[in-house]
Amino acid sequence: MKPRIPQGTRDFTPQQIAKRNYIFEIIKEVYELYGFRPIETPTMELLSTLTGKYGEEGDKLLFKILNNGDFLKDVSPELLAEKKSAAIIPKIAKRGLRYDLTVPFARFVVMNQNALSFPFKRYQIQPVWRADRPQKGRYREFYQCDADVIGSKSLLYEAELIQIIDEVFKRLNIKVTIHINNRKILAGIAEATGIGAEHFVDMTVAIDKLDKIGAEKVMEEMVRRGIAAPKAEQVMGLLEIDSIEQLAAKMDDVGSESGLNGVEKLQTIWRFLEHSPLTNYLKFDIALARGLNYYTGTIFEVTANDVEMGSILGGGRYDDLTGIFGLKNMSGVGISFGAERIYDIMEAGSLFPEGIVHDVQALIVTFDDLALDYGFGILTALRKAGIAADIYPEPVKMKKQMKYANARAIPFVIVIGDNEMKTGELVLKNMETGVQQTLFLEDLLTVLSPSQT
RNA sequence: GUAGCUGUAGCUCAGUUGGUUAGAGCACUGGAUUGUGGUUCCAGGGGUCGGGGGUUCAAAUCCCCUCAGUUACCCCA
Repeated sequence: MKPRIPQGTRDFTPQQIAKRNYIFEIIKEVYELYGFRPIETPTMELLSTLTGKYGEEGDKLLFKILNNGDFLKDVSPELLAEKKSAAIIPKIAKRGLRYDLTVPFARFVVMNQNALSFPFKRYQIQPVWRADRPQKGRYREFYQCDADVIGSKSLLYEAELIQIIDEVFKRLNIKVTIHINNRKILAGIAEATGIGAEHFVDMTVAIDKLDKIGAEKVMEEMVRRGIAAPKAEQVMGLLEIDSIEQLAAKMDDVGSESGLNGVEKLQTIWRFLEHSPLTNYLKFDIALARGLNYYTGTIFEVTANDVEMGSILGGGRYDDLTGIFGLKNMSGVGISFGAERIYDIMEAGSLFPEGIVHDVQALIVTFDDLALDYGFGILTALRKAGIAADIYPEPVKMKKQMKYANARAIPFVIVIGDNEMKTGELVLKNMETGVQQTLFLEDLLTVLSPSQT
């Protein structure tokens, strides 16, 4: 049979894992520096935990897990005959794969509330699954790197998260722009232009596309979604505002309470950051809307400056995420790094540093069976001394053994044959320079010991 | 769900208006070279041309169906 993997999934080679771990390690280090602690949640959740949390579209993108055993026993013949899949699903699947890390986190907080102290800061780096149609930079299985604080309304945490974003991209050597807005400002725009609550989502969905499709198309989309043309035009006018001061004046003019509230919140964040300069550019972006999910306050997004690649981080504040699980008044704010896209950017810009792919320090190559026995003893000595090493398992042609060392990018080869066994002096070859030296085992251990290199 | 593009050796891909036995590079195996790789040279193995049907004297090539991958839309990391 032809080997295949499911659509939208990928294998990872050791080299790719090394690079991916490099990104994860930097994110983890910075998260921990800022007091976030790791948690993990199960790969599968009860379907009832997941459904209805991501909108109608989201439900379709959930991977469901077929029940074990006689999964059809609770399905009535009538239901089967009607072929109504949506009605049958809950009867044959009670579990599903996690779709993101935020909803499982909300469930986690509610279930473990007695064991946690609030504000609770957690980070979580795990894969999620979506039954979306894959395309460039989008997969059915991918990692999210989330950090959230739950149980505080303080805007200090927004400031902290911005510092985290800045620090991570500084360490990764990627130049980015951090876009920030507040949904209350968008509500203010709706208020100012008389767009009612029923069209608020239509407005945000449309203006979120401003940088992608341009002003004209955004205007068209709003009208297509049922917003009166003059109102849509007014919205477009407001979107040209690019300073907070200007916006404050405008919101004051129209007397929009929520607009002013949003402005105030942004100003507070800026005040926190006043004396802590950022490396990257923090940009107020009035057109940033981030779709229509659970965000209610601050919203973030990050784009790379030098590469065309969509957003590489998203985040924001949600006032009531745990409410659906029975825990009220828990405001939270969080971010999520898009690890795969960051990987692609770093690959495209050759931003991964040298030497992050770790293999063994030395490979022992041998000329005959006697040397192989002898070499296995040397190998054990190397490993006891803490030196990562391997031996070629058969005394085949030198060329083949050398090629193997090359292919694995092993820096040193230890050659063992009759001469070496007679004298006890081993040949150590530097595979980069080609230089060889003969050394007794003790000296060899010193030269190769990790503290020396 | 809708549309475009692509399926040829293990991998990346050539293959002319349909025409004899379908090719290259890389990888692999053996040899030149009985103690030395990353840079040589020679030879070799490997193919249901995604699958099925049709047109034709003749199909990798043209037509239909189907499967898979991929890109875009919707949505999203």
